[in-house]
Amino acid sequence: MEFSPTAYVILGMLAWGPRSGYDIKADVDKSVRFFWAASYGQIYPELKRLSEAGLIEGQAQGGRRRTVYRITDLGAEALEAWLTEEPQTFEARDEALLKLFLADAAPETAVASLEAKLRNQEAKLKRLREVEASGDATGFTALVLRYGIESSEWMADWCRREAERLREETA
Amino acid sequence: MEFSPTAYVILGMLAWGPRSGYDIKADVDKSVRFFWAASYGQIYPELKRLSEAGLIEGQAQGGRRRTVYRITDLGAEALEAWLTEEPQTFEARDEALLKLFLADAAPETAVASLEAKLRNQEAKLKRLREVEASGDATGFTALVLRYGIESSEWMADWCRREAERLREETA
DNA sequence: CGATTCATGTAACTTGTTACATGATTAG
DNA sequence: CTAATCATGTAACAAGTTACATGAATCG
Repeated sequence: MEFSPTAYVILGMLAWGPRSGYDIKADVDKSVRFFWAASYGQIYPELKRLSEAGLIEGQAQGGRRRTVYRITDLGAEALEAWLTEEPQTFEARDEALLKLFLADAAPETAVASLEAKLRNQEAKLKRLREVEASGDATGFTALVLRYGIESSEWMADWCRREAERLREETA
Repeated sequence: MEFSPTAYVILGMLAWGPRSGYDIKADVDKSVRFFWAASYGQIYPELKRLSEAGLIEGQAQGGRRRTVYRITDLGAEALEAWLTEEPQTFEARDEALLKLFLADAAPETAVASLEAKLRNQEAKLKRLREVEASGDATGFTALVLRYGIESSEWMADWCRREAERLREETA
């Protein structure tokens, strides 16, 4: 059985400890989502598939109706096997950069695209710094968090620098 | 009529001068593809839609059978209007980073994920430097090319630095 | 008691990739 | 002559988002 990287996001988070689909979505949104987003529309069907394949086990809870999943031995093996495989996907969709790239058709729009990208980087930085301050990230998650913060700082600086330069050139 | 950013990639390239679908695909692959990829399966249908909406015009050529498109006045207007709109999409899918993030389940795989990301950045850098050496990029395309080169250098350095650190820690 | 959050799930849709089919022209 | 490149197109599939439906529990 083949699973998508998104399935391994779920599996990897269940390796940290038992969680519901709802919990996983929340974890995704405050960590991995900047380089691997996932919606409910993916998470719930994927939980079912992983469960059918025996990589995870669900247990219905009392009180508030919810299903808490935990990783099985088979699942832990599958996760480790996947971690040793060569990563394939490296993709980006950056509409601000695209607009800047095509800005020769309307040069006066270039600064605004740079500023939009800057705002985006700053918003991302803000969220990442909150996660850092929370102290939740340890081990490799903390390493990747540092990557997110430092790379965003670099990108924000670049946007600021070039926006400044363009504004001066035009003035 | 609503068009996707991919349609504007096509429109933007036709603003540089007339081209065939095949030409556009080649241009995409050596420029915009690192932050907005497009396949034939998108380009040809999109050319048809743009043509039906009157934003571009196709002209069949003699000799080798091909259709060369050029942007219309309506198309140029649509492109400029789009350039002034706030960019929406900022997404990334980085499987190497994902594996690093989940590496607490198999710490010995972390260095390999970092090295895979490093190889990927270096390959990207190589291609971007070739484009830079070709001198094809001018104006805003050159600015975005510099962004690609400098950000990739930063990321490659980060991977090298952290891979080194991990190797030392383990040793 | 009303708003918010917790919680699960699906259907319709959009986007994009891959693989294939087809065939002409050109370079060696 | 034959391999590569030019060139167009589509069908099947994969992946992912959005919007909606539903309802229980908790907080103020």
